[in-house]
Amino acid sequence: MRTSAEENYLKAIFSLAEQSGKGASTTAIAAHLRTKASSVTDMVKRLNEKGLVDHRPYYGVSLTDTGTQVATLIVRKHRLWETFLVNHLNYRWDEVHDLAEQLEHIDSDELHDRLDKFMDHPKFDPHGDPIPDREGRMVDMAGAQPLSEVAKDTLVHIVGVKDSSPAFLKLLDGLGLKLGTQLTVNRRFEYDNSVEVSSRFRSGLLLNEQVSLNLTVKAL
Amino acid sequence: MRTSAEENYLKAIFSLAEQSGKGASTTAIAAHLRTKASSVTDMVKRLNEKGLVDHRPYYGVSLTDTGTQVATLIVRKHRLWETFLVNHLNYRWDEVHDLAEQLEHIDSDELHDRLDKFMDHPKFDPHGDPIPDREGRMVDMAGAQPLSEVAKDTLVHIVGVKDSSPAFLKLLDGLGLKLGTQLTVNRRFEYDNSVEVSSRFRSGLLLNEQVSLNLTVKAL
DNA sequence: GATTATTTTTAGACCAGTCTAATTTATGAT
DNA sequence: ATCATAAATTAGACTGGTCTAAAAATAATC
Repeated sequence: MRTSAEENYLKAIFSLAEQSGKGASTTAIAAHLRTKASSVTDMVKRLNEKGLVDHRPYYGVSLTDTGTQVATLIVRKHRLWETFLVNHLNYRWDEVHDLAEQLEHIDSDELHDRLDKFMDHPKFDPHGDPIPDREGRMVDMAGAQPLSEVAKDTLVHIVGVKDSSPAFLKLLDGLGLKLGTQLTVNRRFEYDNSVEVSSRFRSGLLLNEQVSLNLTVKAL
Repeated sequence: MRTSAEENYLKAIFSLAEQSGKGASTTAIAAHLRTKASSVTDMVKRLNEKGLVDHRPYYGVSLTDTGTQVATLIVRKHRLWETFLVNHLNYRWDEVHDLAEQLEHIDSDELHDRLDKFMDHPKFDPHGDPIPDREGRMVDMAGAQPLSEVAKDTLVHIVGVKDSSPAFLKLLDGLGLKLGTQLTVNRRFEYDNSVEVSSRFRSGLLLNEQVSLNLTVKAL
């Protein structure tokens, strides 16, 4: 018997750990969930009693093996729903996150397996994130890197976004950038770490560091 | 801001009122929701404060206009999801109820409008129940009646089930009866109110009163 | 009309989850 | 090593939802 609140904490800890490689601090979790540190302390205690997380105070919270398994399946559900919403209900990629946050808590492995099958086992969601299979396996993203790290004159294509906030996604839409778009880095400016790229449709597009850090690309 | 619990109470009151034509009693609501009368008293008070129900103690609880509107939209969501699960994810009609009970609480009119459109605005769910549109309108079931009331030698077809419990639906499956099946009432036995019917595939099928009361049919 | 049975409500407790405010604990700087 | 700062925890209160047990109100029966 797991509650939505618990699942949201597991997911937060999972994604914070993924980003930092370390355990998630109480404050980081609180910030991520827009809640208060005291609430986090409480919940972490409960999750620990259920064997889902380990906690070393002042060091961090990390998921146990079962915790990781649970979190991965929630991520799977989230990404399956995002894919369904975009591919079948014609939502835009910047509209689906909040809805998927609701749908991911639907308690039925069977349903999500069927949804997966219905969509022909998609490997990536609309933001380029890999969709775990029912055993938690997903394709590894080896070779993917932020655009900010790409050397001059390298041809790459966009495979994902690190930030999938509506604001960022709308910005990309406005620049004509989407998954699959091919880019070449023309110039890199040390001054502010901005890069100038060219696509098939547009050349001399200047992207600031915030954008290039959040665009995941792969060499071609 | 409505909770799932509130929505479940509204739905219960809605369906009890639909069946009985009267207000729903505290005990009836409690039985329907497998909860205790004291909990119902509590919740009814809250729903009343929100303007969703009227309550005359020892007489019954009824939905206000806004309460009816809210309940109808929940029913809409429930039936849309049931239809989706059966028509697109290949669930059987006896498997979808509990899942739809979860999905109906997803808070997004937009999503359900899109789902409705995706399925080409279905008028009935897999159990033959009419699906309300976004304004709460649904096709009226005039002409539909329980099989138990059909006169001898009348040709009818099955348009719905009053009881949509898995057990009943599986029984129908076992008898080869489904929505659309054409039946003729051959004989009616006063002894136990059972009826003998014939379909295209099977003749002399004896149905007891419990079954015939729960099978909704329409003359052809 | 009085008594019994049933229905409904109240009172008080509990759990999950959240908050604020106060306190404790560790870290980093001097 | 001390002290300020930041991080984490505790204490206590609140909300929504539930329960049991007891009391109150109504309905049914004689």
